[in-house]
Amino acid sequence: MTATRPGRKAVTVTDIAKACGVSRATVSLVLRGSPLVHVDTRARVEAELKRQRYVYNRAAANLRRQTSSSVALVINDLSNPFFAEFAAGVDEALGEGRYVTLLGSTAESPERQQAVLASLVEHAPAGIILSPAEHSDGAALQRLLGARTPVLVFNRELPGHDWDFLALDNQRGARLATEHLLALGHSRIAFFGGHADSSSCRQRREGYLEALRDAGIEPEPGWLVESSPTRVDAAARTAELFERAPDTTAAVCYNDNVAFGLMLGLRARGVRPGAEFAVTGFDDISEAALSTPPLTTLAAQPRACGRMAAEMLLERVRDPDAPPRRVIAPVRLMVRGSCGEQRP
Amino acid sequence: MTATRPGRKAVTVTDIAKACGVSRATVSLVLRGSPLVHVDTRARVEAELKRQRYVYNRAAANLRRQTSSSVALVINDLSNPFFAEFAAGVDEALGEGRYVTLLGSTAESPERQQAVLASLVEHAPAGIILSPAEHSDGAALQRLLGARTPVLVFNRELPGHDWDFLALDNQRGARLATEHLLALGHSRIAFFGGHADSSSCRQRREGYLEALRDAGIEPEPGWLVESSPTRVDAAARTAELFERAPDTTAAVCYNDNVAFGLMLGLRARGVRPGAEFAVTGFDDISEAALSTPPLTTLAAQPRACGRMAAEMLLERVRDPDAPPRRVIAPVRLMVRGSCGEQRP
DNA sequence: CTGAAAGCGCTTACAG
DNA sequence: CTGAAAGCGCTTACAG
Repeated sequence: MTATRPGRKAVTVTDIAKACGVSRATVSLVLRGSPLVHVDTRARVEAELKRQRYVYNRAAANLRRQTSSSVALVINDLSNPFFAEFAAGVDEALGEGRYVTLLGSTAESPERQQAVLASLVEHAPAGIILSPAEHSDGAALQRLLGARTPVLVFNRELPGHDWDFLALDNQRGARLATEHLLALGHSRIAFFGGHADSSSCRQRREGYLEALRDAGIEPEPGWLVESSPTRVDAAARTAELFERAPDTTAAVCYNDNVAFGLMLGLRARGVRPGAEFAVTGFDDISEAALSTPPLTTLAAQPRACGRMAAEMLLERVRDPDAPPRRVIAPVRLMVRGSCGEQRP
Repeated sequence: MTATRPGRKAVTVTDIAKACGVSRATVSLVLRGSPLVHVDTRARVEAELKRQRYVYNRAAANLRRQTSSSVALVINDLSNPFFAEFAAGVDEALGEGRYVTLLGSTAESPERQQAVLASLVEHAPAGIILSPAEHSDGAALQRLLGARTPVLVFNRELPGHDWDFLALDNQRGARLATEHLLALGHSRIAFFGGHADSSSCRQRREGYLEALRDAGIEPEPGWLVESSPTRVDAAARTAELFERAPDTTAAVCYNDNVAFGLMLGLRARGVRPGAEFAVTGFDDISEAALSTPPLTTLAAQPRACGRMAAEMLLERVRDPDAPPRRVIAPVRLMVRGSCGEQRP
């Protein structure tokens, strides 16, 4: 342990009690707002608390009461604005519930995730909100967290757990994007980017395929191109798309980063995104509205998701035995310039 | 308090001691890795710890040892990628030091900031890293935090405190940007955006003025235009710039968001940013490299700043009586297309 | 309405 | 090398 001494000796209930000539119990009752204590006594104690700048030691109180006033928030990628907004929403809602947020970030590493969680669990959080790293080991997490603490899983499905789960409506989102392209007259539409083994990519592909089938279009294998969910890799895979499916006129992209990468790749080949090739994204990151052309995408409202996650977790904390919940957060199609005009 | 019961009764040192037929003291010594305990005893105890899935209760240990293993991180705007990256860096470095991060976000509200800090302080963090909200009340913070806890202030100067301070080299950054524009042949250069009463804006203006003076250019009052540090307001202020200083050919912007706002404003007037009017930013947010034209700006390396902040704070925790430190983090000019070619 | 006593889960001198 | 005892700062029955 590298822990260290906090500031000079803190004022405790004992100090206050002594100064007021009452017992520590009475001070405690004042602190907790009990109606039992006489108004005069209360006033005296409160004045003394203020005078001595007493700071409540919540850790001690939690120990004695066998309670917790913290929630752990473990985020796979805090540098992604989507998750940063999510974290802001979680913290906001937890704060309103008088809980404090214990932050952990894993940088998409399952090993770090185990280490971070092992450390956070020692601080006895009332619950854990987990946005899992890619390729998380569900069984290892189960073993580590056991039934010890309520857990809410966000965004990425974890196999075989019975924890609460909150995710975006990936399927419907991709379906909306695809239908938009179909309505504009496109018929040869690729699904570009993402790792096919991730649950969110699978679901988005599902929505895309659904829309195509409903339109009576049989998707060709060449229309499905994988990439890492980054700009750089997406740009590099543009060549693969045009080799395998040279006649596509539009792409539903796994997310906004991928869409921007594809747009870079298109330009590099002399193809103007929007005008000559239609592109949609997913997430509505802040660049989306600003880029040229602005990106048609799906708005996920990450802050609202964060608030929702916090609320779901706190409900679970209050009622540990309720059946597990699965909530799908709605997404909204933001129509912008990256899909160009109606096709002839 | 809305705190709640954690999971079913936890395994404690007493349980382990009983099961092994040793005292709680011995178990504690094993937990803390003391060399005093016999290897056989240690092995037995460790096996039992594993078997019963013992989880260390760090709050109890901290209480007894009068230590803390947490650091509070209070961020003015977590939805800004710059601060999100900063937070990720802080958390990363704190984790390596075996500390846990208590997160608080204030959404730029000084009132929320007071409330958030009041709550975090009750969890007895070893120290506080504070990226202050705009218009923070330094005296109120001083009163709240007192000399109780080590504090490191990031990014925005707070008047009259003696806390450690870490900030970007705003002055040098703006100077570099201005010198770049001068070298390209511009001589009528505005400083656009930001609130003149914020310390970072003041410092950036200072660097800008310095560069102009060194070049023998007397800045005109009309070259200094204020705005909120947002795209929307910056776009709206473009008109003001052209009214007050119609003949400027370039602008050093307060930050990237402002620069993007100005670029929008320019386009709305039919002026092509980059080609017809040169623009620089500050922060190097991820859009900067991607926009058309890509934005010349100053890279601040927020993650590295976060790590630095964590390290400075932990040093302060170790040595509370060392003199206050002021550290200025270097910035790097990223030359991109938004300044166009050399002027004739 | 107030106080004395016990206890949350841990650690640390101090004996032996 | 191990155990008995005290104590960190709080709260909570239980008497009075």
